This record gives sequence, C-alpha cells and structure tokens, in this order.
Amino acid sequence: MPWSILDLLRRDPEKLRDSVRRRGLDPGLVDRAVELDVSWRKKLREVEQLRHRHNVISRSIGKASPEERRKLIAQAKELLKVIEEAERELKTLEEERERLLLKLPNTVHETVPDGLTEEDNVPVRFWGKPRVWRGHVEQFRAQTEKWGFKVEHEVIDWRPVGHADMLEQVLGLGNTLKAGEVAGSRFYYLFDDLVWLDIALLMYALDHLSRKGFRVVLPPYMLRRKAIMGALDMETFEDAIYKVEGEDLYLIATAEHPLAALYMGEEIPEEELPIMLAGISPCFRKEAGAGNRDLKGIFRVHQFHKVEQFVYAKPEESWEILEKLVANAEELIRGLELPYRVVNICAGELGAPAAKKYDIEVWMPAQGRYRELVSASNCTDWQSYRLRIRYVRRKGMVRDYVHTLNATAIASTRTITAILENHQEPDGTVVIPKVLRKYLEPFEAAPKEVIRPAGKH
RNA sequence: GCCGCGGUGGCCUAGCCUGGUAGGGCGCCGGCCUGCUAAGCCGGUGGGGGUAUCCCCGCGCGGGUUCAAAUCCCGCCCGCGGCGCCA
Repeated sequence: MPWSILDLLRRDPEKLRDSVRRRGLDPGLVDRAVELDVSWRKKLREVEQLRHRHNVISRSIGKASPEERRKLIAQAKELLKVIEEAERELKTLEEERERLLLKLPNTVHETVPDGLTEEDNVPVRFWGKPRVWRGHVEQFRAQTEKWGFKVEHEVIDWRPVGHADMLEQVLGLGNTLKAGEVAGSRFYYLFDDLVWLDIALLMYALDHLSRKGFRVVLPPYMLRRKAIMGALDMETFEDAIYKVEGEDLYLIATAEHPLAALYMGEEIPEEELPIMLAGISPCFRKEAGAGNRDLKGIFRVHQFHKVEQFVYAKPEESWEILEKLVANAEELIRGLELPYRVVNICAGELGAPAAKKYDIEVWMPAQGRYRELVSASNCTDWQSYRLRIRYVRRKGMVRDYVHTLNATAIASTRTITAILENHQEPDGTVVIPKVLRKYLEPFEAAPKEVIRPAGKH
C-alpha cells in the first residue's frame, strides 16, 4: 500500500473528507485533490504514449539507412514539439496536485475527540495533589470535575507568586527587559541557579531516556527547506520558523525536525525498528500566531532547550508506542513532583502532521490553570511520505512508509516556570525536586536543595 | 575558500574517452530440486501509470547540446585527499 492518504483519496475519499471536516477545514480540499489526481493520471498516460512513439522512432534511427535517417529525424523533431506541449501541461497538473497533496492534513484517528477548540480537549487522567489557592477553587473544579474526575488537592490561603515575577522580582535570576532591549520581546537572560537548573533538567531527561534504550542525539540546529518542510505543515512553518538570511537554511523549532530528517530518502530494514531517539537541542520559534499571550516571563519564548523523544516505528506498533512516549514523559514529570493531567487533543487542535496528540498539562498554582508542558503525537506516515522514508520487510518484499512519533521529554524554560510555581514556599524559596540533585551535584556553584529569594542567600 | 578525484538499483562494481534500449557480483524475496539444510537451476528484487501481454521515467541534483545523454557541456549539492583559514 502506498501513502495512506493517497490511498484513501483514491479508494474512499468520503473518509478523508470526514477527517478534514472534523478538523474544521474545508472538505472541498479533498474534492479538488481527487479531481487533480484523476486529470493528472489521464495526462500522464497521454504523455507516456507520446514518449513511447518518440522512443520507437529514435531507436530505429541508429539502424536506419542514411536516406531513411533524414526522414525519421524530421519525424522525431515534429513529434518532439507535440511532446513538449503535453509535458508542459503535465508539469502544471503535477505541481498543482503535489501542492494540494502536501496540504492535506493527516487522517484523524477514531479515538480523537470531536471539537475545534481547547475546550473540547478531553482529560484522560490526573496525577498528583495540586496546591490550589482559595480563589482558584472554582476554576480548579471546572478543569477536573467537568469530566467526572475527583482530584485530591490542597487548598492554600496564600497565593503563589507567578513564574514571571518569581524569576525577576523574587529570585532576581532573570532579566527579560534587557533581553527585550537587545533581542526583542520573548527573549531572556537567565542567571546562576536557573542556568544550573536548566542544564540539570536536560541531563535528567537524557539520562532517563538513554536508560530506556533511546539513543541520544545532538542534531543540526538548522535545516534546508526541503528537510524542514518534511516534518511540518505550512501553517507552522509560517508561524514558527526563522530563516537564515541569504541561505537555504532554517532554524529548527524542535529536535523533532532534524530527527525526522535523519532518515530522509532512506529505507529502514524492519529489524531495526523501532528506532528510538532522544534529541537535545535549542528550539527557535517565532510565535507569530501567539499575539500577546504569555508575554511576560519565560513560558512562551523564542528560544529554549528541549530534550525530545522521536521514534520511527512499524505501522502496526505505532499506537502502542504513542502511549509509551506519554508514559515516559509522565515519569519525568512525576519525578519532578509536578501535578498534571493528560489531555486527548480534539480534532480541530491537532495540527496537520498528527493523527492523534496527547498533551501533558501541569497545574500552575499562580495562574489557577493546567498549562501545556509536553506534547506527544503519532504522525503515522504523514512525515515519512514527505521525507520519503520507508521501511522494508524482507518477508514478502514490503516497502512502505514508516510511522513517526514525537513527544517532549523536557522543555527547559516551561518546566522551570512549573517548578517556580509548584515548589514555591510562602517566603519565596523554591524547593528543587530531589531527582535533580545528582545532576546538580557535580557543580560546586549549583544549588542543591533550594533556590532562595534575592537577598536571602 | 582553492586544487584534484569521486557519486550507477539495499550494498559493491562495469559502462563514460569513442552518445544508440544499464551489464555483472553480493545480499534479499519467490519457485524448482531435495528426507532436511547447503549447493545448483529459474524468476524477481528503484519510482509511477495501466493492468491482458505493457508502457513511461530513473545512473547525486538542476539546466543545456542532440532524433537520441550514465556517457558531451554548464551550474549546484554531497563525499574523499591536499592547500589555505579557524575555536
């Protein structure tokens, strides 16, 4: 079987229309793709027949007498004009068809909830005992009981300081104002304890994943357009990706991009699957669509560090692996003692590459909201089709597109904001999760148990 | 950045000078043979379209010359070696 989406397009376009509809997109997109695919194939046959005639003549020239040769060459030249015209038409159709095919989003998996907005995402489980400020109790209920979950929590009378003020006012370990002046908004300087914390978090994630059989990877931080477009859709490309002036190079928005591109154009023997990679890289994001959301602090920034899980899998095992990737991320967050919920993202919020996506959202005590810390997607064969990555099954000579999956392990700055709010004491002290201890230990200057407010060192 | 050499199906390789349907080996898949295995023999083993037997495209990528390009010409990418520069 070829690319699953093309297969549906030809055999069962209604299913594809339905999937596009569930995402809140225009199903006419599918109809146009079907039409173009049909007319492209028709034109292709026409061109091939013409080329065949030309090849027959051309081949006979070598064996012809000088007399006949002149005649045949004239004939071939004449035919060439016809072919050129037909080929131009074919090329136009082909480009249009390809453009449309690449616009088609992945097919939505049947276990994905309906809906178009954040409100329609469905929590599937909760963990931890969140600290809920008295003023947030109502909204906490709205985020738990609405779906029938009874989440044990501790009501507190003092309101924790928000991560942005913690960073700059209370701890004095960040400067977004100066960063704004020299680089723009959504940039930051971090200092001392938070730098150690950032590095410790990354090591923690790498250590955890490598013990589970992930191969750790430090990938290129820039990619050619061809490679980066294989991993993401036009919308993300325009909202997120920085281009290097004067070169065919783009800054990655996540290690997912170079890890997906690692096998571009290749065939993977099935015995090698699943290939489990843990990439570590900076992430660069324009956040063009974000407007004024989360403008303060380091929750939503143009640049941060991330350890990313990425897996190449056989189609029959990819759904099981998606659950595993989420479980890995949950283990990491539980280790950090951050209360969270796992959310099944609704069809309209999926993003084109994903067939299904879970987010892990951590309770933010100062905001009174669960906020996204981790995102885990099964992209099935959407990326591998674009990047032409197949797996080969020797038994039966199967050559088919692999499935790709990705999930955050740790995104540094966001995780820091979660720690600043959840492990904050009334006096502003931040308790460092015990699991990070061993990654801080090697550095004499690094904090080990707590991060103290400015002036209380 | 400069000079030289190279890039051919999953891998290795012939063909390039001298343009005329891409050959061989290994591996793999299927079949025959066989008590079983091996050997041996036969077929298959890049993409696409149509499926009755077929056809088109494909020799790193993109152009050009030609009736015809792996082959000749130009540009680019990648790899190797050398020189230069550099943390």
